[in-house]
Amino acid sequence: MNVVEVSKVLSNETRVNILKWLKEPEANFPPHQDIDHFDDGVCVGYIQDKAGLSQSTISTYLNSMQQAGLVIPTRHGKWTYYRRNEEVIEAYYSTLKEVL
Amino acid sequence: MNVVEVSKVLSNETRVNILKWLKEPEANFPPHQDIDHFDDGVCVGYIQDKAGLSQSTISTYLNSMQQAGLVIPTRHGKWTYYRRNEEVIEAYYSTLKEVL
DNA sequence: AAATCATATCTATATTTTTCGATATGTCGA
DNA sequence: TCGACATATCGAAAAATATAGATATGATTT
Repeated sequence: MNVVEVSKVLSNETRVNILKWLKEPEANFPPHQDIDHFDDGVCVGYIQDKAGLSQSTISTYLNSMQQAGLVIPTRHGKWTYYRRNEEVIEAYYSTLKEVL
Repeated sequence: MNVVEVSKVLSNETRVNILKWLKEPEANFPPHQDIDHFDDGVCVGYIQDKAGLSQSTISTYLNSMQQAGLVIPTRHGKWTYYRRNEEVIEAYYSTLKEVL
């Protein structure tokens, strides 16, 4: 976990929102069509609709968040689901506590 | 305290280091000439020497950190001392805990 | 009052980030 | 296998950030 890289992700309102939304998928997104749970997170299309930005922008965001380790993608057929990576988020906290 | 603004500060290695150094001024900086304590923090020149960047860059950094509320400046004669603003740093933690 | 010192601000350039439309890739259904 | 669909990647333009040198400001000293 790299503090600067994670901080870059967090220095954008939409990306912070995505992490927030993914904390409670049931409350923030409609149910998926292929599966009846959010165990693997939420598909890109739903996140895009909620954020109101272009498909390519959201995909780029999710990619940078994945690079930073903050989210984990899972393919289900033609959809990619993204969920939070709680371990890395926790690691960010504890490192900040040390460093800051 | 604005999460995005603070995160922008933290998305730069040198600025993170400055916050780290200011946590233990005695360990990271030589004593000041005019006062024998670090109660108001550390003067810009010392921070600049330690960071190895230009005076204007460090001044700009410190200004952005102050805008974000992370540090507090105090004038002592011709020197400006900067110290951490622990309240805002704590607020950042707790907001992150909620949000993330 | 002038010279000096510490810091802040201004101006400019290089780099990075943001964001999109277009296109490519991979998957499913007909 | 072809077309439709979801997502990823590419290429580009605009905006923001990084960084420095030059200059301004404010304080101290002589």
